Amino acid sequence: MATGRTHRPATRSRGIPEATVARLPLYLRALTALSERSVPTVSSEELAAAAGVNSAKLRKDFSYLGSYGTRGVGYDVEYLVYQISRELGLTQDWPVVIVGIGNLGAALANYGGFASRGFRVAALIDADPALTGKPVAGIPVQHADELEKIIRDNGVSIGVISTPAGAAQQVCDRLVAAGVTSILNFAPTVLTVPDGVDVRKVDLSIELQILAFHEQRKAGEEAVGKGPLPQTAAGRDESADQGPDGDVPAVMPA
Amino acid sequence: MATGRTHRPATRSRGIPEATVARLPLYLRALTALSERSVPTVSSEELAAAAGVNSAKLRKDFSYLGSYGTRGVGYDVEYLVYQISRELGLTQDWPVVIVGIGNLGAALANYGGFASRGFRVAALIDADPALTGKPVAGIPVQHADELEKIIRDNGVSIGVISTPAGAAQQVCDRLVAAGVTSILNFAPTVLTVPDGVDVRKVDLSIELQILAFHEQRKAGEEAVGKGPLPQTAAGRDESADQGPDGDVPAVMPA
DNA sequence: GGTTGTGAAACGATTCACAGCT
DNA sequence: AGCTGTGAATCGTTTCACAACC
Repeated sequence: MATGRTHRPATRSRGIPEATVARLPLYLRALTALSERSVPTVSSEELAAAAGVNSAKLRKDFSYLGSYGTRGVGYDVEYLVYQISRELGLTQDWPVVIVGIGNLGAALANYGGFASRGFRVAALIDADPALTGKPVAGIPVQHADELEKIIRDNGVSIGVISTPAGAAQQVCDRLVAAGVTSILNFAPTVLTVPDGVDVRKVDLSIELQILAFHEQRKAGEEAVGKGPLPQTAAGRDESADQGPDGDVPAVMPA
Repeated sequence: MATGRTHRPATRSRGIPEATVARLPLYLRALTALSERSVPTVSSEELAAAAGVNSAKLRKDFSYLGSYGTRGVGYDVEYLVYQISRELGLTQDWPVVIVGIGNLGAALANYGGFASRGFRVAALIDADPALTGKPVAGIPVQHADELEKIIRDNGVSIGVISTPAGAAQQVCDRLVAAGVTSILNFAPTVLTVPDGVDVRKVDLSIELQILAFHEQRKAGEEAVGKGPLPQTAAGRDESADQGPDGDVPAVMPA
């Protein structure tokens, strides 16, 4: 292979590691809380504790964004909030559609965190005619037939799929064909999408299974005889196995 | 992770990498689908495609479990389903409680995938007296005052928190004090737990923010045309940027 | 022939540790 | 004196590529 994987711009660092990107929302949340308490500056140590990571990692993460701190002092809270928001693209408005208004879809529509941070629920879509026109979270559900029109009229580029697994790929295809390029998938299915479309998935039962694995191991260790508990000093440890990413279920629309 | 130093039994490799553990549920789901279609064997290539990962990774993952395949043939579907289930601890029954029966909690209670795979919703708990006794998904909601008793009476070791952020840490503390050692947290808050307790978190708005980051970047590249690669037709490589991990096929309970 | 299982190489992320600035 | 920013070391994960085996 002469060409190889062309991906490094080589010039300047627009290359923020994926692991860092995934933590930026965490920092943003901690910073927003500080901002609301009118805290003016914060050290990497304090902010890291609030976000549940360690301080070296946080400083490294921020170093990819630029030099936004002051040595000997810390970071300006407001300024950092702005910089991270901008980096994440949250200074603009993102209209999203939710397809599949069952239990989960309704829960998502009602979820405050959605609206709070640059995201706006532009439409709720379901295939069940009985739901059409019914307001959920104050937004009337529209019929799936309108999907393409809704996407285009609202300039939607992010779609949330909370349909049953069986419908997910089909819905996904239609979203993509209509112009959606980012999908958050709650249906327990592998979605196949064209190049250039991002999919993130959230699956409740996978998270539970991962927990069960560790739980089982704990039980095993305990039984096999080393101390009932590995004997730990600290009551609170920073790295208490926060999960990487999330998960949630899919629910029947009926 | 959470557990203390004690981790290498020194004997044999009970050290399955965390990344592998996180993928086992994906394989399991793909295998279950194959099993339902009565497919007897499957190659790493086919199974990897169904699970949305690449085959080398899948083989490496399986190699940590042991040698369960047959060279030149592939893997026996039923046998693998059993082995992975066992490894994940799904051959036993895991009673779970859901605390916080709002929109999301109700959606979780109704989620079929919960019951389908070794997990049993032992109780629904909420602090609102108006909900007490009201059935959700056929299970009557119990009042938060009963939490400790419920945990102990049912031998619950896994708890799901779907309360508002403000209540999450307090609920978490009570769950842990009552004996819960694995927590799935849907509240947008960092939970602090003692050593030996696993927490996995699921945060819908974080997922959206990560999508927004990539979305913004796409828009930027498109508009500015700051082409790091003036040529090169395709934008992305092989993987269409799935989420934290691959994706999965459907099991769909009843 | 086909496919697994696995060392070794490549890659990416985390942690260390300290120079450099306030 | 205190804290950031970052090279360098370390650790974990993915990918390669092929020997072992059916």
